[in-house]
Amino acid sequence: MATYAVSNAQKLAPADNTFCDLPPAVADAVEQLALTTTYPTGVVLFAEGQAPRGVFIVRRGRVKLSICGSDGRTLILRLVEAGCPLGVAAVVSGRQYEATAETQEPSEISFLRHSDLLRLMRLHGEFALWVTQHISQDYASTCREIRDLILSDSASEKLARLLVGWLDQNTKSKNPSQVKLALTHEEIGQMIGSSRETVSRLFAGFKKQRLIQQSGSTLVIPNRVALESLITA
Amino acid sequence: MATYAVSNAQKLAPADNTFCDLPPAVADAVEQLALTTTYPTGVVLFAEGQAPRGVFIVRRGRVKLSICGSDGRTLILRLVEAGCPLGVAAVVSGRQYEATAETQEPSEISFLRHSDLLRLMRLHGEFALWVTQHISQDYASTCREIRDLILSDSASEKLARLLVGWLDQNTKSKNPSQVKLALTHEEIGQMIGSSRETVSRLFAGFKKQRLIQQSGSTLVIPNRVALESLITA
DNA sequence: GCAGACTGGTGATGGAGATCACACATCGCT
DNA sequence: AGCGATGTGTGATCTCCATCACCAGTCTGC
Repeated sequence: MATYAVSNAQKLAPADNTFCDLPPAVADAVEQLALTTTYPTGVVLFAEGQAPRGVFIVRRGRVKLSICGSDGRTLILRLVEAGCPLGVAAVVSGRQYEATAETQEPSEISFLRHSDLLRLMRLHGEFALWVTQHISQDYASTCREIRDLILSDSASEKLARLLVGWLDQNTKSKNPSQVKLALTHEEIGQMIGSSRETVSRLFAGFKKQRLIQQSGSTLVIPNRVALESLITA
Repeated sequence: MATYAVSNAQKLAPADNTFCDLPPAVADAVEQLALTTTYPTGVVLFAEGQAPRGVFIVRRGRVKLSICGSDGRTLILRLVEAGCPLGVAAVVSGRQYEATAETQEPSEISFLRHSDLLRLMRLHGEFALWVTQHISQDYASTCREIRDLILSDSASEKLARLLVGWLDQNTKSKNPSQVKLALTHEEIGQMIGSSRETVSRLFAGFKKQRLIQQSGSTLVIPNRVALESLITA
């Protein structure tokens, strides 16, 4: 998409605040061992089923986490923002990566080797706790995902849930009732477990009902409550 | 405060091997702070949405972990066996319990307070790692759950997956091709996200196809491969 | 400019499963 | 026995969505 300029012109180094809640000594130890790289869009950091090499920590950008079924269909678990580690569960439990991670925009990502992660965790309880907190959040968000996906089951309800969720992430932004749409209909379908066509039709329907307006890639939700009323309809 | 209640009728004390992979000193520290109780069937240890009081560790018995949708429908996430901690993610991340835990048979369960858990984790890296490993497994199993549920979507495929999964848990038993059926059709429906009637019909169909036989509450799968062929059909 | 890839709109059709509505087993209970 | 509660089998119907098919923009590089 339209974010090339970022990589050159960024003044902010979010690296600073990724580990900010850790004691400085621990954060330093982690930084020492982490290998930070900048990736373009569309790079697969790891794929579902691979043996875990280590964890990836998103410092800047956005990563798409997805799983794919035997029939080839894809389900997007979530989009991971800066500050979050990826692949921790696989490394810690020693199993294969449970999902596929792919950069969705140019991103800066730190890598921490399998053995280094475990060593750091054993050494620094605080770091272990930090790691565990992130897995816990992943677990919680995955549970929510399951609930929303299985227990809905009208596609419009799922889409409404997704949109409301996006609004919630935007509460701190200047305009909390609009969302920049960075996904294709196909991808949205993969997030709510339905087909591209259904998403198109749903959007059309929502527009007809004045639940959403679209101008370019910006989605405006004039009436959040109306959208929420579709949930548990 | 170890597990006295055991001495009543049970010969086996699984308490011994729950923490067996921890250094003895750490295991002792945990046992000191854990409060172990025996519950009858049907007790709700914690409910989805409650503020976390602490973690529960299953020492003996079986616990049903479920989430419920706004419309009242229920999805059973998994059945938790002895040796596994429950509610860790909620405690560690400080959010509400992400699911409801209910004893499915008389069970012996240890409780570890919120603050004690965090203290132990900070104190003993090994224990933190143990905890993290369990959450990781939960996360992985939840991911599998999602994949199986969303990306199938014929109900027969989901049921076949469930049955094969049960067989896998039984490989060490004396008769690896049969399963004791401890769930009602309704509950099975809640595990695969479909209605009770559908489960009934599927079972009938499977029997007709000689994929399963049922005698009382025992399910015999004479031909596992045939069942597996339904997956990715 | 044009070809080709990707995206988005929309109609027609079919099928899987939810739902409703029963009947029939078991149980445990007083 | 007789009674509820609970679990199970099965038919009829109906709804939602996947799928197929096709067209129309839009952006890419050449």
